[in-house]
Amino acid sequence: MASDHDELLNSTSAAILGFLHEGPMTGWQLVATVETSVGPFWSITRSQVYRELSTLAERGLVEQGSPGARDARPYALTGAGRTAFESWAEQGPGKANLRLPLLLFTTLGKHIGRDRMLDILRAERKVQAAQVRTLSAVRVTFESSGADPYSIATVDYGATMARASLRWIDRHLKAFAAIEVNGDRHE
Amino acid sequence: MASDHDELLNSTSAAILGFLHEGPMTGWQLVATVETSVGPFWSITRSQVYRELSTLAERGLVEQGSPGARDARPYALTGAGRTAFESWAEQGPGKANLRLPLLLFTTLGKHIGRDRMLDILRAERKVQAAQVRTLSAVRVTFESSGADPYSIATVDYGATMARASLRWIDRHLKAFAAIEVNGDRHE
DNA sequence: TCATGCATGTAAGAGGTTACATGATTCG
DNA sequence: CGAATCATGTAACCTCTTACATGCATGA
Repeated sequence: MASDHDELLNSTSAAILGFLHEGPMTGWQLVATVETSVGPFWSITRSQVYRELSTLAERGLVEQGSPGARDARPYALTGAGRTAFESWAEQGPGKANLRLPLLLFTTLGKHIGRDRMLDILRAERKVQAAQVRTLSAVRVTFESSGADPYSIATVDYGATMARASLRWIDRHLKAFAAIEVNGDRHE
Repeated sequence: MASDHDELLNSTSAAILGFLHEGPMTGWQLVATVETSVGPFWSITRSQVYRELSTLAERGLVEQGSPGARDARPYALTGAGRTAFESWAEQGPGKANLRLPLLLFTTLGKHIGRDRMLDILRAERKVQAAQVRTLSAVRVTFESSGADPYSIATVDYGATMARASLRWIDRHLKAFAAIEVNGDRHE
């Protein structure tokens, strides 16, 4: 017999339940926590969080604790919430979902023009170089402060990808620079 | 005076206009083209494409050519469409948008359990290793067949990121394996 | 002739973003 | 006292996915 409680969690709800394992949090804190921990690889917005928290509460997966200062409504994970999270996690991480306009531009490079593409790659190079600097520093701090290996891994993922991006950019900056300009722009 | 035609393109419409630079295509062909060229980094669905093609046609940015076999309705880029694409491209690629459940899992590793995380990483390792093999082969083919450097760059992006993922996985498989199991599961 | 691939579309709903609207608390 | 930060929520809208529904053409 299927009840409300059997329905599968969507990934945003699941993420919320996951983070509530750290202790009771307000919607605001959840957003901040997600942003600082998985930041670029997983995001949730305020609207979403408040919406999901209400429905999670209705389903008994979280419960509101005693209100704090400034209208704060901290939510705590319930036993049912823990179970729901576990069965969600049991199914493994789903498919990745990326939307990289830079790659769309790259693929369409012929119609965007070589010089414009070079500018775009150079701009992206700066962004990625800054990422590498920032994240490498954070990783060192995490490592020397004996942080959770999972947090270290997350930060390291960002740094690793940013470094890989740099290599890719440098390789193709050269490749693109070598293209004869005879594209279909100004034709 | 703002008219319909001044409204900014959404990125899906812009992508469609971009790909139509290759020549007139049906909605079906657009989906197939996007899938095989930028595949994992940018995706569009059939429903979206047909919807956007209608509105693009209304706005005069594409126009329907003479119908072909099997009810095929090929759309061609118009001059206005070309201009619209150009001004969209002028603004540069926007922010990347990623949703990587693997990283969500990683961040929440403490609450998922070490052994489960090891399994997950090992599974992901296989996926990424397969990617590296496939994409490296494609890149070689592209390179030796004198393909568009932009297409080569796109494929190479996938291969580069997959290789970086492998390195990341191997590093953290070791790190996680070294964790003492005393997490908050079964507590 | 039958399976596969090409082709178009709609409907409903889930998920996500942006803007609006409000207010308390803390720190300098 | 004023700015920044913490805090909650709604409304409108856009985007995206999934399922449904249909049918022609090609090649084995």
